[in-house]
Order: sequence, then structure tokens, then C-alpha cells
Amino acid sequence: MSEEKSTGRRAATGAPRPTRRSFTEEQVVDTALDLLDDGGPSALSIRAVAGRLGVNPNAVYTYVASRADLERAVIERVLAAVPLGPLSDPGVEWTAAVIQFALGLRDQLLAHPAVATLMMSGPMDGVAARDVGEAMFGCLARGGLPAQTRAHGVYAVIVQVLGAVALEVAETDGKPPLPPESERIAQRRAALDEVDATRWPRTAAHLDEIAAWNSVDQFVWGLRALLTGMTAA
Amino acid sequence: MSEEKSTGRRAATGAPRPTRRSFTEEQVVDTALDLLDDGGPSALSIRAVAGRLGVNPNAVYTYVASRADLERAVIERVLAAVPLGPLSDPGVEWTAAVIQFALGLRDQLLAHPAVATLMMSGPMDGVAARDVGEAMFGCLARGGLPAQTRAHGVYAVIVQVLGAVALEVAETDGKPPLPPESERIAQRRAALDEVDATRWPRTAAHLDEIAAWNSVDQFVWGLRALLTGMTAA
DNA sequence: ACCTGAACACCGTTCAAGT
DNA sequence: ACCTGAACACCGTTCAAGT
Repeated sequence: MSEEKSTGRRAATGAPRPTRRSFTEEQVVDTALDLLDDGGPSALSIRAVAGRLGVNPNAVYTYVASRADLERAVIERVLAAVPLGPLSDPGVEWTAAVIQFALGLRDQLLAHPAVATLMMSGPMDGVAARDVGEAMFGCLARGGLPAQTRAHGVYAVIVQVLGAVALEVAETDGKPPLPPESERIAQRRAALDEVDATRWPRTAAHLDEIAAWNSVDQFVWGLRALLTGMTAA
Repeated sequence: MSEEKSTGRRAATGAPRPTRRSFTEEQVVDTALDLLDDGGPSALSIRAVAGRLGVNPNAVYTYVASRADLERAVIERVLAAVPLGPLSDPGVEWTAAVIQFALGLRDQLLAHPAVATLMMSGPMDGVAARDVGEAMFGCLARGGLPAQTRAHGVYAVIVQVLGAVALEVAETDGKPPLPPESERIAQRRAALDEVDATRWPRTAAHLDEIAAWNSVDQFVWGLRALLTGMTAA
């Protein structure tokens, strides 16, 4: 109906021309996250996103380059919501700060369980991941750890935290809200009744503790052990 | 051509009748693992397994209940090949035994990278996983750790080991053999050149160390820190 | 009991065409 | 520039039928 070239601008202008997109990339990513939260890991697809937005499947490719690209964006979105404040708060002792941060990261991932799985299956090199690393480096430096220990320590903590959350989430259907901890432990405990005590006697002697492997207590215990060991080294 | 009921046996006999299966479940699982090794994570499908076996897609359901079931079987198969000997060798100091076992598990998973990812996305409650847990319990008991510490410690080690391997593998294409460590580190180092030193100064100060996060050295360092911290507690 | 053949309801991605 | 429409080459799983 109107003249497309009415502005008469050319490529000489570095600024991108105003577009007439129906959505923003943020909306597309939000939709993807909604799908994951509503239906678990298998609910995310380009076609499902398109369907929820009311467009043809291929229209999604206006906003993301591929399904993998969309997944990266969702991960970034969730990671960016993790509180980093504790790590740079000079009033909090550094190991307490790491634990507080780790609990916040865990909360965020348990709120979007399907994303936790996604995070373990691709490189974490986005802006939000960098921010996390940077804040961790700051915290360990504040703790007085020598440079080498700092670098090893930052990654060891990330491994412990993401590993624990991923294994925790792997036992759920990936749809938030997850059952409360007590319920998930009880379910594990019930399943452990099937363990053959003749074949795995030492395991059978620890059924209650094993059932609680998916607990905050275990999470913090592992992290504390790691932090203690890092400091000793 | 022949009489199907020639034996005349009935359901009263508990033993299953002899079958005329074209394959064994083991062959099907082997085929699945071959597909993963040849083509990475996305290469595994029921239809691809069927294709490689030369049968119709649904014939695969004679041997596995579902795709998820097949994945569980593949994980079990890989996990069963991890050497547990070190953990029960009384001649090896217990922390050295854990590290030796962990390196063996890492080797096995780096040889089948796609399986490492699979392992983080489902519950690990198979026979092979139980055997690993049992051996770990034995090792930590031999180390003289009190019962409570043992239970926490076994899981913390599993988290650290599987978390590290999963993140390591997540940066590859999942097809063995993976490039040698030096090459993978060099590639990470090159990518890190893009890091904005103004925005992430502490990160920028550690580019060489961060590039080496995917190394055996880092792997052992994290594990040692954890073991040290566990002993102190 | 185990296979084939056919079908259902999906995928990600690409291409050509419209506006 | 962004959308529609159509297509290609896939999925997991189910059902009915053959042997």
C-alpha cells in the first residue's frame, strides 16, 4: 500500500533500516522457555514455537538461525537471571558467597528443569556464562586464593554445581514446579527398596542416605568439601 | 514348513519357549552404540538402528520397549566397561584409587562421547550404576571415612566426575576419537581471544588457564580438592 | 513370536513466491 | 524484510496382517 523506499536511504548508512517484524527475538525465546516449562524437554521444537506464535514454522527462522541457536538463547536467558550479587558482596565471607550463589543458580535451574539438561549438552560461552565466570573469579580473588588456584577453583565449582543440578533434574519429568524435596527423596527411597542386598551390601546399608542424594544438604555438603579442599591446596 | 506347536508345551512351564529372534538385544544395543560413535548424538534413532540391521523400524520394538529404553541400555553397556578394580585394590591408597577409577571412567566416556551426554539426561539406576556405587562405597570405607561422610562423599565424587566429563564432551561434536587434549585446549584458547577485556577483566587475565579447563590436570585437580575436603570434614 | 506393510502425527530445514 | 505455502527427508510409535 505504501512506498517501500520512501526514505531513500542506502547501505551507506550503517544503521539498520527500521523493520516490520511481528515479534522480537525476546518473544521467541520466551515462547521457547514457556514450552519447555509447560511440557518438559521434548516440548521444544521450532514448529511448536511457530504454532504458539501463530505463524508458519519457517517464519521462526527470521529470529533464530537454527534450533541449536534457539536453545543457546534460552540457556542464556535463564543463566542471566541468576543472582550474582553475593559473589561481589564484600560483607559476605567468600566461601559463604560461593554457596549462596550456587544455591541461587540451583533455584533458577530447578525452576526451569529442562534448561538444566540443555546446559550440559552444549558449550557455555555466551555473555551470561562469561558474567558468571567473571563474578566467580572476583569472589575467589577476594578470598585470597592464588591465581592458579583461582582458575582451577572457578571451574571445579561450576562443575560441581552444574553436575549436581543436572543429575538432580535428570530424575524428574522436567516440568516445573518439581515436587518438593521431601517427596522426591521419598520416591527415591521407595525405589531403593528393590536393591538386592546380597549383590550390593554396602549400598543396601546406606539406602536412606542414598535416597537423600537429591537434597540441598547433599548439594551444600559437596560444595563445602570442594571449597575446603581448594583452600587447603 | 514345520509344526509350530511340536513341543506341545504350555504356559504352565515357567521357562520361556525357545524363540526365533533374528538378533539378540546385545546386537541391537551394539548397533545403537555404533551409530552414536559414527555420527554423534543425533545419529541414534530407532529407524537408523532398524536400517543398519536391515529390518523395518517397528521390528526394533521386539528388543527394546522404546527409544528411552534403548538409551538406558547403551548407557549401561558403556558404564559396565569401566574398570572398578582400582577401587577394591587394598594395595592402592584410597584417594589414589578414586582418582584412578575416575580417570578410567573419563577414558571410557571420552571414547563414547555421545553417551556421556545421554548419561546426564536420565536416571542412573541400572545394574552397572549400582556396581559403581557399591565399589565406591567399599573404597571410601577402606579409607576409614565415617558412614555419613561415605554416603555424601560417594555422590559428590560421582557429581564431580560426570559433571566434568559432560561439560568436556559438550564442546565436541561427540564423535570419537576426540581431538587430542592439546588441540582442544588450543581451540578453546583461540576462541577466548574474542573475550572483551574491558567487560570481563578478571576473565581476560586468565585466558590460558581457562583454555585448559578441559584438561586431565584440571580434572584431577578438582577431584583431589574434593577428596581433600571430604577427609577434612 | 517375530516379522512386514502401512499409517499417524510429528520433526528441522530449504526453496520459491508473495507483499 | 518478512511472511506464506509447499516440499524434502526425516522422527517414534501403533495397528493389522502375515508366517
